[in-house]
Amino acid sequence: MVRSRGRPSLGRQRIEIRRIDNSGRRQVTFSKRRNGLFKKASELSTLCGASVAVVAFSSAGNVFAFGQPTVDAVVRRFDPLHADGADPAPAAVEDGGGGGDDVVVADPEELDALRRAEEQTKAQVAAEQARMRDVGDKVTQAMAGRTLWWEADVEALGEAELPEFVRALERLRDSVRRHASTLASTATPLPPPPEQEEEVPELDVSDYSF
Amino acid sequence: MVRSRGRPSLGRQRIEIRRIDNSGRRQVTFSKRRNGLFKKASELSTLCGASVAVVAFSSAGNVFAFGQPTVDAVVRRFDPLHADGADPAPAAVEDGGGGGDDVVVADPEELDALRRAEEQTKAQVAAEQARMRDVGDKVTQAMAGRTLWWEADVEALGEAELPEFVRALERLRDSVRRHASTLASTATPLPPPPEQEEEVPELDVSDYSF
DNA sequence: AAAGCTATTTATAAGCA
DNA sequence: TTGCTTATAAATAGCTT
Repeated sequence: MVRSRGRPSLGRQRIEIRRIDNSGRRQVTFSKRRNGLFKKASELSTLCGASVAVVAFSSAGNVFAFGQPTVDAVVRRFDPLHADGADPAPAAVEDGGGGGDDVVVADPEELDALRRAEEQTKAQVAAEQARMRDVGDKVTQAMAGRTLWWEADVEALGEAELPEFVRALERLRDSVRRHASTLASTATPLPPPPEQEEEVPELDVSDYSF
Repeated sequence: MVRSRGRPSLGRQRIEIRRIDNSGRRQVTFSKRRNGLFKKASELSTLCGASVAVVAFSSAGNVFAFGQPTVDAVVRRFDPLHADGADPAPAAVEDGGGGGDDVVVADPEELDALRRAEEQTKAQVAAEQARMRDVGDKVTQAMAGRTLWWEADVEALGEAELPEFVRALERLRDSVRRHASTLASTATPLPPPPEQEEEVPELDVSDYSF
């Protein structure tokens, strides 16, 4: 086609961060962005000397992964004590298995991992472990009753300005997701570990039920 | 103070993808790019309905992670060995060379950092417990006495923990309240939520793919 | 370390080969 | 689904507060 002297292309267009309906476009986007994500991960590890692992499942179920030095190495260090197989916490995990819009429910899995970590540390920090379990239960219960903690009040508010409300919440969700994962990197007046005077480490705090 | 008429900034400068020597600058870059990486991961999962997990260790040994729905869930699916069952079925795995850029081998400093990270895992767990307890208490308290969830959470968590969250929510609240008085007469028939006996207009959040 | 700013470099949404 | 191309949206390096 002869592009009638106008711009050969409109160029990149802005898109909203919500599930892409068109299957084909979604697939293409997945492919492109997946590569972009891996590239970013690679650059991060190179620039900052960091170990990075990225694992992504397409909605079709295919896995793609990037790891520096390897996915396994990084993952093992992330969760060194995931050996025993006793899971009393049934997590309502919804993955990208073709399902459309889905609300991600709280992940007891994360708390569970933390609990197992406790187990490992018990010998050395018995007192801490006990306190932790107590708090852990509280948090779990608090989340239990409300899969979507905002839902109740949202209903009470009515639907008049739903669109605007929801739109803002969507933006919020993404933001909070990321922020929750990073949250703990701030201050912690905690008796320092053996030998390290850096900032405090962080684990996964994403159990804010998203 | 007076920026001598020239450009206030040179703007973004091109950099080579190689380890940043300056420690401080490396730290800043790690922080910025880590956030960028998590955002990309979040967008990928949202746009394409994919499950994504990202784990990154800074050269200092601190760990950061993002997961949708959960790091554990994704990792477990990636490597069923630690779970149970049979085949891993790795469809397409790229280690250390995803973006088609550089395949970098870990440098001694990084390896050392990783080793220390592993060594101090237990100590880090202890610190994590403390942090969790702190946050957990705040959340629990916040939800206890409040009627309006956003006020409670905003108040309890504070801007120190979720600055963006707070800002967005306040804006949201004002908007909703402003319209609240207008929607009193506009209601719609509704299918009741799981465990609630109200007669307030329904809020079908799922329509907005939450 | 955390937030803004600015000027550029990158990443990409659309199309098409 | 893998690759180009174009024009534009995003990310971010270097500074400042």
